[in-house]
Amino acid sequence: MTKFKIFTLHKSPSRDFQFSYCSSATSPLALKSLRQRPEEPQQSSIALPQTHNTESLCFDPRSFVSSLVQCQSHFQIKKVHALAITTAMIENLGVINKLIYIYAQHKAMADAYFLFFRMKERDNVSWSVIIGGFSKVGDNYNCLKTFKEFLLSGLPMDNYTLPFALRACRDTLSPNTGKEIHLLVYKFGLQCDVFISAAIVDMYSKCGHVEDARKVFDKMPKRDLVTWTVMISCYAECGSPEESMALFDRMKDNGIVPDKVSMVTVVFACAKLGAMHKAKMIRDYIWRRKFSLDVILGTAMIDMYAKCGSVDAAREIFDQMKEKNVISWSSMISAYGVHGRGREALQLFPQMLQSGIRPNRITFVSILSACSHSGLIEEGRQFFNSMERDYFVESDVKHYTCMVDLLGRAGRLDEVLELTERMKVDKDEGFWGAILGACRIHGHIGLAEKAAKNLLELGPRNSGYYVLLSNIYANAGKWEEVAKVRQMMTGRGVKKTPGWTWIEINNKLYQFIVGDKSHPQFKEIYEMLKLLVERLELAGYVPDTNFVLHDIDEELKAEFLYTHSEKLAIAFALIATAEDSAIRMTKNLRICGDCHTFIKMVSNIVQRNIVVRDSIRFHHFSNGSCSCGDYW
DNA sequence: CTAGGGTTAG
Repeated sequence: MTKFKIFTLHKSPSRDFQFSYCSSATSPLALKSLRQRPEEPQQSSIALPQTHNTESLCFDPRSFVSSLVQCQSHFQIKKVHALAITTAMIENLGVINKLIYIYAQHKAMADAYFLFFRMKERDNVSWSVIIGGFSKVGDNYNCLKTFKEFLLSGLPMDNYTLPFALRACRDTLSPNTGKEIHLLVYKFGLQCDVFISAAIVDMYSKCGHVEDARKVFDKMPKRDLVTWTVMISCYAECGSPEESMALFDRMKDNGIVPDKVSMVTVVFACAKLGAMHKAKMIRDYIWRRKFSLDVILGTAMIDMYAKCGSVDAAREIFDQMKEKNVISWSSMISAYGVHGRGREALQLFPQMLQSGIRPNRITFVSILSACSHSGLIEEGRQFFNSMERDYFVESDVKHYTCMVDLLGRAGRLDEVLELTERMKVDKDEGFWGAILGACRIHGHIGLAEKAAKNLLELGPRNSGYYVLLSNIYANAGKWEEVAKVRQMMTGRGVKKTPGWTWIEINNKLYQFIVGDKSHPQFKEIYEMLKLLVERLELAGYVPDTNFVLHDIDEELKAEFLYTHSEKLAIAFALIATAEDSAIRMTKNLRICGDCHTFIKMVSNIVQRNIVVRDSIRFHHFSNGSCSCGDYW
């Protein structure tokens, strides 16, 4: 086999997986995997199974191998290994390969590699099992390094080994290395089977290269369930849940029968989409096909119902689940939290402990944000103080961010400041964003500037922060600073993210953007909106232009304001829905103060319940008030 | 003797 240059790995951009050194197969292992020694067995001696009778094993590698499969513990493998040495079975390649494989399956990579390292002759299976072993234990460095050595060994490439290398690229987010491995398929003239293709699609997908993933997917002559699932999951994760669900339907049309894993994937997609009628269809499908509610499917459904607007439906699933893990509990707590039902969220905590589940970081993020969404200041403080002390969960920047929200809401900017100075963890974009949010409401210009300075240094791509900052400066009359922020935005090529709202009406999704006129009934919608505004103004509504960027003139501002996407959606809902039904809509950004006031008043005037999901929480409007207590 | 896809977060 000819040697050719593989992996210009050292040339990969920094985001990619890097080989710090490349050497031949005789190089020592990185320390990391050697440290991963398996735990010593508790028992001092274990009786070998009947098949471990030395008589029958001595001259038969086949039965030797089959006895290896039965090994239950690391200690048993050691015993059989020893036996292999004393009986000279170790000379047999199949026996060594199986030994390596079994060690790897038990995550004993040090033992596996020791055997592999000392082999005089290795075949494809030897390489495959050792590379697969590294992949299994998550040692992506050695997985790719050994894969490279395999290529240099001159043995022909095979279909078994390649997916492991692709998986390592996926897990290290190394699309460039992944692409090189992808190209190896053609270099070696391998038959691109479903395993390899699925691995390639998955690699591109998890690295965020949706188009590359789709290209490979489209070119596949035959696709199996896994390939479809990978592609569906790709769209769900990359912000195209609609495409994801459409693909699921296409898969079924192609005669592929979904299994539980693919169901979890569409449930996840539906959670992203947040469309209740789709959620119900999926639920019906799951019931009809009699999938059992295991931890993962159940948890995914809790999240789906919560994100589609119904905490109570989520709770029903939660109660039906026989087995619950920390993720299930955290999801349920978070569900109550984002809907502003903080008390119920907190009630779950002791119940969780009671059932023997220990909280983790995410549980505390859910708890603290639930407190913040419901204004449970004192409870939040207590949880924050006890998480490290009583539960040994280290607080990270996310927890501090929750605390900033919580204290900011209470107007305790002094405490926010103190917290900021005391915290030892690195502060990220989200943290400074929260500080800025607190400053917007309570107008602490000094703290706002500190946050701004840090934010702009971090160079956020999120236009929301620039808008927030510019508004704070505008409110303080600092027009020069306003201009600077604007310049910074253009200089960095940050564009204001367009706000859109979509609304589910009669089982269909409609999407609106500012000043949208694409809807067939747009004339009626604008008529309705005009009527609404007139009625609201009689009731004392004054448009609040503070939330619009300050670089357009007042008249334009007002026009933009009147045609905000959520207002258009409300108007359309009033035209197209029954008078007693709730109105549900989703906004991609955070709802602005003006729309918040607007919707509150509408809910009172037309006596309708309105539910708005924005980018961080749900707002339940009724009778002129909102579940968020006017802090968002 | 060897191979893949799934759940929680300001």
